[in-house]
Formats: sequence, structure tokens, C-alpha cells
Amino acid sequence: MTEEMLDALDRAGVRLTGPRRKLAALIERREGHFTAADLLKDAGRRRMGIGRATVFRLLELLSEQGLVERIDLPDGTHAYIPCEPTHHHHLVCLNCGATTDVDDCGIEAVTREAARRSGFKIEQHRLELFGRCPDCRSAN
Amino acid sequence: MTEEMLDALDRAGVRLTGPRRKLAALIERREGHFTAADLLKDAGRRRMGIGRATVFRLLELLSEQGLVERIDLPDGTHAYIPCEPTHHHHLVCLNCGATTDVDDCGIEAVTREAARRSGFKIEQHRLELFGRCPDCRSAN
DNA sequence: GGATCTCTTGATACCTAGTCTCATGGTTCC
DNA sequence: GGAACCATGAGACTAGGTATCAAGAGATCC
Ligand SMILES: [Mn+2]
Ligand SMILES: [Mn+2]
Ligand SMILES: [Zn+2]
Ligand SMILES: [Zn+2]
Repeated sequence: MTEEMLDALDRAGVRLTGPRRKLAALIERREGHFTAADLLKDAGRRRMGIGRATVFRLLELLSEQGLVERIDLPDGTHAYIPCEPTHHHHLVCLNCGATTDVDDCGIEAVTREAARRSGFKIEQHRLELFGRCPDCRSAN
Repeated sequence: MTEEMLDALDRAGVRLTGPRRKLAALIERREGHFTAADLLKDAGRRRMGIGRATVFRLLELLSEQGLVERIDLPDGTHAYIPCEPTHHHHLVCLNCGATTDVDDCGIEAVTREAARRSGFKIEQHRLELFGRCPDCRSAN
């Protein structure tokens, strides 16, 4: 996945610098969703001397490339999750923070129906699902 | 709608004070989504002497009662929209900010399918639709 | 009406997440 | 190597929100 991120940055025409490589590796080691602060703390613990702005800058780049997405958790906080550039919906475990991508599963039909009823022309949609992941369910 | 908000506050067992009544009236006059800062500016222009914290406090109360919902706009900013306590999805005009409530339109089936595929037990979902409202469409 | 108790208020300080600016330092290209 | 161009970290700044607190309503009891 680090590879994937670096490739995407390369294709985006930006430089593959040290800080970007290190941060990409840190993102790979993360499990579930994380905040920019989490990442910065990871970097700080390893004495990487990476600035806060650099973290936000990389997250923005990755998010433009669709490899990371910012989500709004039910408790009102924000988090980032790594994801594939092709799928756009997420399932988030409220217990451990694990996330999975799900494809549209019929959402297109729902938006078409909503468009018909409301008269809106729908250009974007966002669906976020929250619950318990298989591990957390079996761990009772 | 002001009536509805005041009733809800009453039922919630909090006091119907001057600042709360005034803010409820200001919310009613708003069109589309608004920020806490918008509301505070409205109050300021009318020399209502209402504090910033009071605005956030009321928005939180109303949001607990389901009469207002906080949404995350695609540009990353936050806004509040007035809504009915029974419906949970919103259509937001990217041009003028107008919002409408839509009911589930088949979302339940989508979440069931996502649960089946992922093994998650889904407890909450959030769907936000963005586009152009009928007015903005016809205004070219 | 007054005494009292509780809730609410506005001011202010504080906080988290994110952006902007800028001087410095690496990279790329010739 | 040198010039041009990014990218960097530090630090100031912003938006949106929360915590604290002394003072001011509002409700309750008499
Ligand atoms: Mn995804
Ligand atoms: Mn719903
Ligand atoms: Zn889990
Ligand atoms: Zn519109």
C-alpha cells in the first residue's frame, strides 16, 4: 500500500521526498481510522522531525488521489481512512475503528429515486455506515 | 417552525428563555444551511447581545431533539440544517445551500446488503446527497 | 411580593483541526 | 555547477467548538 501511495504521488507529478515516504510508511502501519494528530505522534515517537503542516499536506494529496478519505465520525470528530480510489463508501467499526470499503450496493437507485422525488439534480453522494466489525462481534 | 422548536425545548425540560426564543426565530428566517457564525452574526446585527456559547448551546439542544442536524459539506466546512425529527437524510444544493429531507428511499436494503457482504452489524448510517435544487437548475 | 434555589447567560480562556506565510533547504534540469 | 523550482518545518492564524465562572433570569415556596 505504501507502494500504491508513492505511485499515485508520482503520477500526480509531485516529488517523492523523504518526509512523504516516511509518512506513507506510517500510514501503512496504522489500523483502522486515524487522525492527523495520530500520524504526527507516530512520527514524533520515531524522532522523524516531521512538521505538522507536512502531515496535512500529504493527507490532502492522498485524498485528491482517492487513496485516503476524510470521514466524519458519529461523535463529531474527523478521521482519515486509507482506501481504494475506485470505491467510495465505508463501513466503520464503532468499537475498534476498523474500516472496510463497500461498493455501491444499490445506492445509485436510491439517489435516482431521491432525485425524482425532490427535483434535485444529484451530483455527489456520501454514505457512511457504522457498526461492529466481525471481530468485535465475535469478541462479544 | 419556531413553535416546533420551542415545544421541543419545553418537552426536553429546559427553560424557554429570551435568548432561546430569539435564536429560534432567527433560525426560522434562515434559508438553507447555516453556520453557528451566521446565526451569531444575525443576532449581532439586531443588537441582541447574544453570546457565542449560547448559540452553540442551543444548536446542541435542537440537535439532540432532532430539529437541527449538523452536516459536513463537501468543501470541508460544517453547517447546520433545520429538519424534521423523523427523517434522516438530506439533499443539499451546492449552489444556494437549500436543503430538503428525503426519506429512506431504499437505503435499508443497501445497508442490509453491505452488512451481508462485510459481516459487519450495521447500527447507524448517514447518507448525504449533494447537487442542484430545482430553482438553481432552472436559473440555468 | 419576597427569599431562595436552580438553570441559563455572556465573557473569556482554551482547544483541536486545519490553513497560510515565509525563510531555508532539497531536487531537477540544463 | 548553477538556476529554477518544489517541499519543508516553524510559527502565526483561523474556524468551529468546549470549559469555566461570576452574574442574571426563571421557577418554587412561602
Ligand atoms: Mn473507500
Ligand atoms: Mn435513514
Ligand atoms: Zn471492530
Ligand atoms: Zn439551489
